[in-house]
Amino acid sequence: MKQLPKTYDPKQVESRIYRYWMDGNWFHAERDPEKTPFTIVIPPPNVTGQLDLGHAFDETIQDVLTRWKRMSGYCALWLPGCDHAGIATQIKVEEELRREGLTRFDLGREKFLERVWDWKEHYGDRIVEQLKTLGSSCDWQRQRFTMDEQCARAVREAFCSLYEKGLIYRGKRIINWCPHCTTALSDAEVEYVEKSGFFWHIRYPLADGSGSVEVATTRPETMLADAAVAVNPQDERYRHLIGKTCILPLVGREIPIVADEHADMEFGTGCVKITPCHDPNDFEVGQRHGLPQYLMLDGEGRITGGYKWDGMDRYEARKAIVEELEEGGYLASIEPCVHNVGTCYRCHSDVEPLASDQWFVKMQPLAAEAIRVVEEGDVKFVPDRFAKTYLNWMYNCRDWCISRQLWWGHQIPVWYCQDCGHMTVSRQDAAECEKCHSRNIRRDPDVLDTWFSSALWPFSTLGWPDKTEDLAYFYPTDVLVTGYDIIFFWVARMIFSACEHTGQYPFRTVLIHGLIRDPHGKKMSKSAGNGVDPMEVIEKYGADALRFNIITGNSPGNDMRFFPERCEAMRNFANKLWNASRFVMMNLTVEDNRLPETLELEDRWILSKFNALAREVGENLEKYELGIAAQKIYDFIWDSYCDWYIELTKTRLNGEDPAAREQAERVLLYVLTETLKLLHPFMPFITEEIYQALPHQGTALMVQPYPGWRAELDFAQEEASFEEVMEMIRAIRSRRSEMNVPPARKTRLFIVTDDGGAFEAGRDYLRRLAYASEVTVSRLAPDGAEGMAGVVTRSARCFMPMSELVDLDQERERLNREIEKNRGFLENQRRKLANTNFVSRAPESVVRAERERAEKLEVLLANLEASLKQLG
RNA sequence: GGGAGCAUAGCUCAGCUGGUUAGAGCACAUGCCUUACAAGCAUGGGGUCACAGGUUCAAGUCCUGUUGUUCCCACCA
Repeated sequence: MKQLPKTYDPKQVESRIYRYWMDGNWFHAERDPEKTPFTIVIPPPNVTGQLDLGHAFDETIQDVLTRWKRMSGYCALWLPGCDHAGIATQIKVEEELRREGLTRFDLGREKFLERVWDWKEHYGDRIVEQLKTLGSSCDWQRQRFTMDEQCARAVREAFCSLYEKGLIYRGKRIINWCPHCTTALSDAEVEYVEKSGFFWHIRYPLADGSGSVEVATTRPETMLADAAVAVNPQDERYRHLIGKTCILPLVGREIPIVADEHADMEFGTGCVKITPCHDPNDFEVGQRHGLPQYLMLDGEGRITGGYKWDGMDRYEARKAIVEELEEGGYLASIEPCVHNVGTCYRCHSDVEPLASDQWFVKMQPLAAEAIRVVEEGDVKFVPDRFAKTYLNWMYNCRDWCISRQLWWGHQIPVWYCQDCGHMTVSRQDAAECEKCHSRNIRRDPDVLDTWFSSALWPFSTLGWPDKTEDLAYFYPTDVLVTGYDIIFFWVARMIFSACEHTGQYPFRTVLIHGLIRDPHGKKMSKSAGNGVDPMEVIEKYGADALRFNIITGNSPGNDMRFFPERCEAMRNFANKLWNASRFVMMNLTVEDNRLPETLELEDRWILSKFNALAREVGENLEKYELGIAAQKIYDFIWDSYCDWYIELTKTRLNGEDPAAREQAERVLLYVLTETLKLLHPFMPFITEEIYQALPHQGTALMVQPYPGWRAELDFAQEEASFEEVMEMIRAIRSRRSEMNVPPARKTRLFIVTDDGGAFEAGRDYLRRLAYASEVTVSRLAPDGAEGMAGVVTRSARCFMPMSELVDLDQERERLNREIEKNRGFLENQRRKLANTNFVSRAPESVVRAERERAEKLEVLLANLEASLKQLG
């Protein structure tokens, strides 16, 4: 018989996992309804060289689902990484270049991309290794990164087809510009941060010399690009100014005063400077009034446009301009204020809204279908409150800016003719202008937003735009798992892209989880240095412990704080399971795990408990309540199996009767094996290791069917009557503890009950677990009971002859307290049952349960009173 | 300004569609090295389930409001 090593060493256990894999390979999805009717979409790791806990969370949840489905006779399809590795890598490479005193322009497009690619490959391998360590059973051999041909074709197809339908356009709009990344950003990529700043109130003199208007701004440098001043048409104060002009200080430009609803009469002075190129609202105002557009910032946030501050950084220029305004007497006042500043979600520099020629996706037509599939329930969010978040965004989203002035990414498939100006949008690389056939064409240098290609993921990875067998079989997919922080970035975009390109929703269920935070509840971030590397945790406690920690103790969609101590508790649990398994193996003589022909009461009890567990765990998993399922398995293993059942079997295992011994072994082995199956998705390493050491059928635990409820294991009656014995054992232990009786001191037990069956059967266990030397079960109290220590449960009384330890007065007092307490309960119970409303309106099962409870209480009270009477 | 989450034991959190006397881990107290496990066993202390109303036979759970707190979206000249 195989044995496990004496001590549980996660490192050793977890290094062995690959041995058990089917065919020694990572799992490959097959097109076979028996094996793969379930498809999970998983996000690729955002490659930055190390896996963080956020990914550990993602990965673990996905892996639990996959393993569970696979064990249920299903398989899961993993759609591994296609695309997302590039962005973080590009930033790394740019930083590296900067340290060398270079920019990407010095390197040139080709060389730069090569360098990014090298980094990315390097990261990719590391991530794969790290995920394996965590236990992810994903098929990483199918890994494809961004630039692979399939993905590029899909992106081009999507772009061109949207363009042909008029859903993509190029135009000048206000976009968010990151001067650090020197690129446009989409609205979703801007994070607003509260910063303290100032309102600068500036006076613009009227051109006719009749006074001035006062405007306020938080960005005074943008005055260089002012094209007008607006007042509200309803505003009596300024009605006389409409149509006049004023002189822009420092610049000397004469600008009109226009009437526009945008000016809020209640806010500030009621006059607002209009800077069409640097503010979205002002842009609209500019359009309405046909104002000229002046641009005063270049791509790196420096002043431009022929001013004396040209080339100066935006913040230095702000200082200089304010100073000069003050000197010129134009500065009316400075008022401190707190305002939201948009920052780049990657580099956290302040973004500048500015007018720029970019490519946009027209959102309104796309959103309509994306709203429908969620509202009509084709796509479900779990928990469903996130559907609201999603819908709210969908209803209000503006056109999506998809062009980026970066080099890493899918280059936009558009060629501009230098001769006739025509735009050629093409699936193939264009050699000439499609209109005038000039070969003097230039490709748009910009690339697409990474999320544009990510949005195609559920189908592009299956071969779209080709009509592949994979696509026909696996699409639409079943579940997408991700954190709530990328609902807008990714989930929303996958949904509308899927609807548009494939005419179908991309997945049926979106399982949203929370974020892992540090012990103080702060978001983990690399810059704050409070991030936790899962590899360190795994090193210390093991991947199983980390997985179990992450999966339990929080509810779906809620954030969780990460405490290493909790990992320790989970490691202890693994250790407990390890030792219990060792115990079983040490005692094992049988070679197969069939159940015995006959069963003892406690066997039926544990089998019945296990059966209920299997049913509940299945139900919880179906509802994606992974934490609850895991918690139930934990409780069953620790409490029911280890603390009770194993202790109970020791009598038979150490006894003389070989038949009884084998019987106990078989039940121990059966329940252990089945429980390992239930636990496997949550703790894949240790369960597989133990399973391999036990007598078993088939290759690996991970491909065994997942247990469910079975009628032949349902022993509700026996379960309940054994619980009575357990109750008695607990009561006796408690009583002994109160009286400070050391375990070594055994006593006789006299059990007094009308229903002796369970206690007769449990005699040996009372002896073992309740420290009894001898157990007598009868209907009548023993002689001399009045001097014994007594214990009362709902089904029986028990007397222990330890008169020297019993203080009769204390005993009486204790019994009186008990009686009083239980009378209270009974009265409550009776009141409830006397209430005709309750009896008539509550469901029958509830009423029956309450009746039974009342009956039990009555018996208990009778027992207590009998004991009290006996004391005299 | 709009929306959402959270508020339960000293700490961190469970508690699914309302139905026993509200649970776990950690921490705390007491007693045990009982040959699977001291990373353990047994026993125990500890909670007006934020507050105020309401619905119901029945509320930690559902509804309304209040307070505190966190987050998302929008606006902010």
